[in-house]
Amino acid sequence: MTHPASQLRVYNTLSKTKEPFQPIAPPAVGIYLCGPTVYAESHIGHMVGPVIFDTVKRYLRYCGYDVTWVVNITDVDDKLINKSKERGIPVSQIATEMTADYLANLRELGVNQIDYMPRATDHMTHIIEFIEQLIEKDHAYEVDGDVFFDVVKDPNYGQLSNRNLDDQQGEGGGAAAKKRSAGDFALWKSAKPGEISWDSPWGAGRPGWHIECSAMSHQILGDTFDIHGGGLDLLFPHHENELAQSGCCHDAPMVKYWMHNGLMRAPAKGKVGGKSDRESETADDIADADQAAAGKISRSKGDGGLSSLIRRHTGTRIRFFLLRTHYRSTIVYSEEGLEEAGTALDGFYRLFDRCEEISGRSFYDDSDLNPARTRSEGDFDPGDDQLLQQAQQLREKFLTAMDDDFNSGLAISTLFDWLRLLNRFIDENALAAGADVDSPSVVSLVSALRTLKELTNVLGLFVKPPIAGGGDDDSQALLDKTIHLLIDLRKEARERKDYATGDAIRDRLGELGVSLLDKKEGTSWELTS
RNA sequence: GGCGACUUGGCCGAGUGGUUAGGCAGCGGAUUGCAAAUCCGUCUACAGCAGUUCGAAUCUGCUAGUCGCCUCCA
Repeated sequence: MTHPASQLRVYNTLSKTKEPFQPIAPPAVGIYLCGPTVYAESHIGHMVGPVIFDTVKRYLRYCGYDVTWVVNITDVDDKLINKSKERGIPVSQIATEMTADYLANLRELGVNQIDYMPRATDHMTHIIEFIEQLIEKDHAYEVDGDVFFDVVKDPNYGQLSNRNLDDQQGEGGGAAAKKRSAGDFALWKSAKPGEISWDSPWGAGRPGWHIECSAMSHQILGDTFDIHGGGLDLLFPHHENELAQSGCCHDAPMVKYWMHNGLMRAPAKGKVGGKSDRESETADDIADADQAAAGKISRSKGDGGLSSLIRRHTGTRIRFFLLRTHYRSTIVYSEEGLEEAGTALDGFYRLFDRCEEISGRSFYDDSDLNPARTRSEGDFDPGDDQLLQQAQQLREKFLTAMDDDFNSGLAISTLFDWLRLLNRFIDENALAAGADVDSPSVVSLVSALRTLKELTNVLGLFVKPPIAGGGDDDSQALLDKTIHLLIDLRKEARERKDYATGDAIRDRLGELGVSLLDKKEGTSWELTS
C-alpha cells in the first residue's frame, strides 16, 4: 500500500514552488507559527493564521504524522511598553489580559491543536544565550548596551524575501546611528529608565523583536524544524531575520518549509488592523462599518471587535468563511460573506438534524459515529453499496484537494456534494424518524456519515452543534419544548383542515424569527439567521 | 526606487493548455392544502491588447487597475 501522505505538496516561500512534503524525521513534524503581540484585543485578522495552521496540523495528524505545533506569545515589546505607560498598569498585566482574550477567541474558532504557547518573558535565559553565541561567532556586535545582528556577515541574507539590501529605502530605524549598516537589526535593546527590563551581559534591557522566535523555536523544535508559518506581512523583516539568526547560530537551516498565509483586508481599504491607515477618497460608510466590525476602528473606539463579531456570527461561521478561501490568497472581509457562510452552514445543520432523527446518532458526537482518525484507517471497501461508492469518491476528491497545498476551499466544495448526495438518499429511500436502524439503507447512511465526519474533523468544522440562540441548556430545553407545543397545536389544527389557525401559528412564529420545517419525519424548527 | 501578489459570471470563490468547479442570489420544475425545507434543471465568466499553440481563463509580452512588504503589523 502506498503511503498516502507522500502525495501531499506544500508551497514553500523559500523555493517559491510546491514541494513534496517530506518531514525531516517522520513521523515527527514540528510547526512554529508566529503568534500575537498581546498589547490589544484580537481582531479577525489575527485568527487567519491560527485557523489555517490548526487545519494544517489536523490534516498532517490525519495523514499519520506526529505533529508538534508551537505558537508563541510576545509579551514584551515596544507596543506593550507604550500601552503600559498609556494605561498606567504593568506590561505583565496587559499581556495577561490580552492573552486571555486571544485564547478565548481561538477557542471559539475551534483552534485547539496548539501544543506549546511559549512566552518571551519565560525564555530570557535562552534568548540571552542565543545572542551570546551570535556575538561569539562574530555575527553580532554590542554598542552601548544594544546588540545588533550584522547582516553584512551573512552572505545569504535576503534569501527568503528576495531582497537586496542596497535597494531598500529604510533608514535603519531609531537606532540607525549605532548600527554598522542600516539593515542591521536589534537582538537586544537597552532599557530606558523605568522600563521593564532583564539583566544581561550588556546591561539591563529586553530582547529585540525577532530573537524570541529563534530562541523559542530552537528550544522546543531544534536546530531545523519542518514548518514555519505566519502572515505574509511577516516575511520581511521578521522571518528573514529569524532565518538569518538561527542559521548563523546553528550552522543549519532553521526551517525546511516556510508557509505564509495571505492577509485579510477590508473592502476598498488596506488590510484589517494594519498600521498603514492611509485615507482613501473612495472610503464609504460601508467600508467603515465593515472595518468597525472587523475590529480595526472599534479598537480605537473601545468597542469589543472580534468577540462581538463571534457573538454575532458564531466561531464556526467565521472558521468556515476563512477556510473557503485558499490560505495564500487575500481574504476580503465582508459582513455579506459571513452571512453567506451562515446560509451555507444551515444546509449542513439541517442535514445533520435529519440524519440524527433517522439514525439516533448525533453528527456532533464522535463516539456516536466513531469516525476514522487517520487516513489509512479511513480507507474502506464500499463493496456494491452505491451510496458508499459515491462516498468513497467524494472522500478521494477531498483528499486530493487537501494534498494540493491544503486547498481547503476546494475541499469544502466537495462537502456540498455530500449535502446533496445524502439529502437525495434520504428522500429516495423515504427515511424518516423511527426508521429501523438495522435496515440496510440506514446502515449505509451511518457508514457514509462516519466518513463525512472524518473529513469535517480534518477541517475542524461541525465539531459542536450550532448555537440555537443564546441562553443556558435549561432555557434552551424550555424553548424547544414550548415551540414543540405550538407545533403540536398547529398539527392538530391542520388535521381538522383549519389551515387559518395552522398558518397563523407558523406566521407568528416566523415573525419571532422561528421558522418551521415540515418534513416527512416530522416538523422541526430553526432560528432564522 | 526595490521586491512580490492579484484582476474569473449579480456577489463570493476553485481551477496552469482541450472535459460541469462549488456556494449565495435569480429563474423553471418536482414535492406541499399553501409555504418553508429537500430534490431536479437552468442563465450571467475568465481586465484589455498582441503573441505562442491544432487548441489558452490557464504559457509569453505589453497596457490598465488593485493590493502587500521595504526595521518591529498575524
